[in-house]
Amino acid sequence: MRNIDSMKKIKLDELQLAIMQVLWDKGEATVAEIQEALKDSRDLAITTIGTVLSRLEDKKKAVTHVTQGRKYVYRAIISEQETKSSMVHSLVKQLFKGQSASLVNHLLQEDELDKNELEQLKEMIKNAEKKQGE
Amino acid sequence: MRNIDSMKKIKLDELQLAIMQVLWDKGEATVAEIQEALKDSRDLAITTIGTVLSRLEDKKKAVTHVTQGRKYVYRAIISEQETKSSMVHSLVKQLFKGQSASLVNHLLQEDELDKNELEQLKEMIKNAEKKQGE
DNA sequence: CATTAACTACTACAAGTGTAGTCATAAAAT
DNA sequence: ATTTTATGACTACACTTGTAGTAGTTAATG
Repeated sequence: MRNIDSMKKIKLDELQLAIMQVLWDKGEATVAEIQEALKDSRDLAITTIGTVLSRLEDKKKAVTHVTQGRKYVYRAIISEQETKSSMVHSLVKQLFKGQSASLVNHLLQEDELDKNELEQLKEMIKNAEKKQGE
Repeated sequence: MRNIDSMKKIKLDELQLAIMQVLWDKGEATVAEIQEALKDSRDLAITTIGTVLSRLEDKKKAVTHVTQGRKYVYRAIISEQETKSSMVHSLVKQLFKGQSASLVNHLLQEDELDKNELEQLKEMIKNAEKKQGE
């Protein structure tokens, strides 16, 4: 949690997040491409995507666009990392009294992690310890 | 994730969650008691709390009340557990492609866990493994 | 019994969000 | 050059949330 900069509180809703995800994955995309990318999970009018993108640009400052011919090419200006950090952070704060470990414990209690994941986890912990030791 | 029942999607916002938390902690409470409990963190009109509670009752079906004299005594009808499960679950789905382990990894990468927590975590994993072994 | 105090119900309002239609315009096609 | 098509801007609308005022009712108090 050292990285204070990344602690702006970002709060994106479902559709907004789905759109950001496309942008994060592809790097950049036009409105039509985003609609296309989402059409399996949600069948939305292209104007809907357009509206949401405008808001993400004007109000949230989450994306920008450059004009290319007559179409807009959007790209994310907030990173996936900082978005995750911010959102996980507020979840932990609101539901787990600020204790990240308590969230992990919840996952373990709820059997959300299978044997393989537990193994991975141990590995990750080892690395994290090494890193902290440095 | 066996418990399918607990997978109703519950989505509570900040104030709503703060109120539920009071109810979960106290078991039950009147509007005034909730206002009191929250007044350090937020100074809200009692009518605000009342409004939110009505909505939690009517729309979200998250609480009920019984009348006691002329006042309402509220209690939660959704549990803290199922709320956590549901909210963590949708976070994982939206931000971590459904992989809980990936959320844990995020926490580790971001140094959200200190040495002590890492120790606790290893302990928890041991227990979880034992439980799965049974 | 009349007044006051404690409460809830109802109403309101600004933001934010999902959703999409209409309109104007610019580019492409004929 | 005129028509068609693609595209973003603008407008709209319902619903949710935070926030709180007002009105009406019930209970308590003098």
